[in-house]
Amino acid sequence: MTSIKTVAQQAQVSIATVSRVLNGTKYVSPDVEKRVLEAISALNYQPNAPARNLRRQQTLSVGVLLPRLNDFFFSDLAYVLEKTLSAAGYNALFCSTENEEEKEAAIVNNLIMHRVDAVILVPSVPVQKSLATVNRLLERSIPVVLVDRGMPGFAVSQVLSNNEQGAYDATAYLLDLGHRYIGVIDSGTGTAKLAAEPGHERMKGIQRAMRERGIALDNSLVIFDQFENIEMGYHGTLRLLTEHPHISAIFALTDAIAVGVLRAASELGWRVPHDLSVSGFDDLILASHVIPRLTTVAQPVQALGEKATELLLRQIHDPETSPETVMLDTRLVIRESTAPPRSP
Amino acid sequence: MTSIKTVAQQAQVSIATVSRVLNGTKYVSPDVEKRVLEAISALNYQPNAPARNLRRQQTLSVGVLLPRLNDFFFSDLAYVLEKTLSAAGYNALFCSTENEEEKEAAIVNNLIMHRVDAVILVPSVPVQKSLATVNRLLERSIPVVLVDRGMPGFAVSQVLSNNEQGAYDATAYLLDLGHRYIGVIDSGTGTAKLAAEPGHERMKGIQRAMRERGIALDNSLVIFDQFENIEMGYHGTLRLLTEHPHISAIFALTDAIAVGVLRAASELGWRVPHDLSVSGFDDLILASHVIPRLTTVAQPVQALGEKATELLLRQIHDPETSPETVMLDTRLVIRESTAPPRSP
DNA sequence: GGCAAACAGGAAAACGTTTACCCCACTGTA
DNA sequence: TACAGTGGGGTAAACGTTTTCCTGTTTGCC
Repeated sequence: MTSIKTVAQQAQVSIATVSRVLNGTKYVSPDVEKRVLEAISALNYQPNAPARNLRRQQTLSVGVLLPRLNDFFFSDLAYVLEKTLSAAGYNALFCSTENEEEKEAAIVNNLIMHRVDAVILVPSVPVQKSLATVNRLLERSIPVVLVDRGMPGFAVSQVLSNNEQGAYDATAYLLDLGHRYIGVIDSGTGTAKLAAEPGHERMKGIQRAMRERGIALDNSLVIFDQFENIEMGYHGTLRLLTEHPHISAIFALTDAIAVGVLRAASELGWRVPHDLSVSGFDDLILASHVIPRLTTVAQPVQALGEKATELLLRQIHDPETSPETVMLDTRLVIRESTAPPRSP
Repeated sequence: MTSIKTVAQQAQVSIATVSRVLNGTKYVSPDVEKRVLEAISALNYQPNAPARNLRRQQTLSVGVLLPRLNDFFFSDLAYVLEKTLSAAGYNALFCSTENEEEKEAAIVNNLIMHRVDAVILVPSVPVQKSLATVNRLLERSIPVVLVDRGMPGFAVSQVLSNNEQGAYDATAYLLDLGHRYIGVIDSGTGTAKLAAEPGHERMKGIQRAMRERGIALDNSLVIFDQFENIEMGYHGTLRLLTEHPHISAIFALTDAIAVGVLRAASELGWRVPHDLSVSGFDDLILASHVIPRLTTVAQPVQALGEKATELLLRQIHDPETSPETVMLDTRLVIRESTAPPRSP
């Protein structure tokens, strides 16, 4: 493949000069520059990134670790991250961690070998699983930004949605509609929850809303399962509605889960919102297109991505910057899947 | 950052030896190997991929260009490609082309600079837009595999679903149920279609099914729009059902579109499948969870990804291999969204 | 015991850049 | 006219590997 040397010969200059016009590093006279540019396009020359990265000791690329590339929410996140990162001149290297410790570790090893300039990580749940990973990066002083799932008190930049408040809002809304028996289908994996994990924070918000209104949360109405996403909502709802027929509302901690809820309700002959109110979380595009349109808590995905990139750049440019945790507001979006309970 | 040189010093050997134990390139005696391994783990050494790639003249990474990372179908494809490629020892570099010529070209330039070993491309539509791109790669003898959207007669490997047959099956099924007025909502961008583009192939399948049964396709029942996905299905259906109330079935050329169809039908008070049959295409997980469960044509996403990787590897290992086009079978999945028309 | 062959490991070149350093030929000033 | 300063461009080192070639030691065989 044609290298900078070929270009230099063709343009009758030294390779240093070629490099200079390539990078605008130093003034070169117009005629020489012209010769070089002509040679470049004549030879169809493309610089060799590995060589450049080796010499520059930077790759202009950042690793992005998500639980799954085809998850509704995370693929949206991936999309905006790709946009914001590339706008900043960085390449995004997307990887699926599958929420598995070992896979995450392996990927991070790989990213370290590739000398990424930074890493954006959605930690695995529970977040301790990702602690070692994050430390490996930090001890090599590779900037890290956590997204969506946080590690409270840990010296690393984090950008999170205000899951507690979001869940509070949705719960308060349901309660104020008159619902007293609210089923909850959890997005977690069923393991012990920690602070700053969305599942845990959302549960906290739910509890706060109920406590404030003097209502006790019936733990038997809180469900999680081994299923994934939609399936979890589906099976969870089948269980909830048959075992607790007095339930009048279900809070699905994810829109994907809510899709499963709607389906199960329909199969059991419960009409939404007439017999059962349903709220989701995330506000995927899908949420406003299911039947009925889903009441949900909107996450600021775009802002999440922008903020993450911003913190990342700051850390890259000034390694001394102290880590920062930013929390972004959610927004309750009321649509058609919620209504007052039938028999108050 | 600690390099191979440091390891060599620490282990009291030459860097060549370190390299050898790293790559298992040549026998090294057990005690020396032990010293090296100890030094490696003591120093927490990770090889420098840019340097390695520069020297080896290969990067073990392949570019994967998809229209959008957060599209339902393409994110599924991305997911399986990541799996199959990484199983083969390759890194996947995912990029969104946005179905735009210029963006695609820019991305490919970038991938060339990074010296990817190969490229998997879902061409933009219409596929001529991607011709230059593909040629740029081929003239640098970078293996290319086209997925989902083909370029018939072009000397490049391609792996496609049998869209024509799939659409034929679904249409035949609808016709045999007794439907005569079938609306079609196209997945294309509204531009002129070409052979091997899914939109075009599916239309051909529809036409064949109707022709075989002596029925003429009413072109005014075929719709495409500027909207994206779900929105297109939604707006398209609103138009179709109000302008052509005698329609008894809609074939959405994508499951995402079908979601929009269901929503529009519901808003207009058409019950599915009682008043309107709906078929999708793709068989996303979502398809079996919307209400009613969607009749659709299953695409072999998994096989698509596996086959693409297979062809890719073959080309990488033997550059002389002649390109190959493989077409994978689809499968009609009958669920609840289709039924005989009300008044035959 | 001597010699060829095999064997383990080292020295150094090469991959394609960027950049520090150097040099030559001007220009402008005293 | 001489000389310092500057501007344009070249030389070569360095980035961290892999790999070819070479060397010195050991082995095996007669």
